[in-house]
Amino acid sequence: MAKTDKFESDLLRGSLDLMVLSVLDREPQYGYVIQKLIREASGEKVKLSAGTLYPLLHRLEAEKLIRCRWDASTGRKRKWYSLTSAGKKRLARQANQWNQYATCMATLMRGYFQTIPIAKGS
Amino acid sequence: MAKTDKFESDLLRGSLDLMVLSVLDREPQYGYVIQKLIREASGEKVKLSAGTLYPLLHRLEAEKLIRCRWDASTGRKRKWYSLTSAGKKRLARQANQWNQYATCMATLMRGYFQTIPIAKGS
DNA sequence: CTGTAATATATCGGCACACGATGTATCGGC
DNA sequence: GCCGATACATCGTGTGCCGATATATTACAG
Repeated sequence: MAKTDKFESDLLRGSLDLMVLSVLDREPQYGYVIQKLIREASGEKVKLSAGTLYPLLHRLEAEKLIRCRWDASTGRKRKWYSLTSAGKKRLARQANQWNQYATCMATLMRGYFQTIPIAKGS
Repeated sequence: MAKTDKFESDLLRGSLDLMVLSVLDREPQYGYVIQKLIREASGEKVKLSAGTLYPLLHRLEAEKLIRCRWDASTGRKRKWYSLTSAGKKRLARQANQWNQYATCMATLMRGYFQTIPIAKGS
């Protein structure tokens, strides 16, 4: 019933990093807002839980792709993350790879699809 | 250089099913050829190992999305898989979902990308 | 006719990661 | 004072891709 199906978790694996890095490429953000931005930008289809988001941020930080700083000057104590230069390089690489993958998938499906109505309801 | 980077495994999670189902939508095939078809169609970028492929086929079979039959009439004993009607439905649904996801990712990245050269080398 | 590579299927353990559950604390509004 | 939203965190579970390993069979070269 027009239920905006959530994507299966496995579909997200390997591309959540990219989403987060993309968001941070704009401007520094903190966790809770990153979560909200991705949720809204995806039309409520990508709802990463706190149990996904924070470990992910910690991972990216451990890899020196992002760095963080506690700051309360916006009214409340929040942990602000920003891209490092290594993070920007990674973002470029990941984005590139994702585009290739998407193309690849499209090719693979175009090659074999005959009867399946693509991008149509249900 | 010009090294056709293999995709990271996590990128494949959740979409390998779809690839296999797409292949089988054309005509019944057996494992070894499915593997080869996907490898070639992806430009050597998706190389699913036997340790990935066969469990995957078994999973799809357990879910009654595909069915198999041993047959040696093509010269050698091979396990031929074909889509069930449930499999066709699933294929349609998965394909649809993947397209949505790809669109979603594109949107997410378009929204935030400013300086990153998309789909350009390294 | 023997050795070796390609074909063909299978299983197992390891590992990474998304997720739900749970916990804690702060803040604004009623 | 209470409650919901904000904000961050960790833990255990489950799933699925992968490398390693195993076992036949077929094809072909020496």
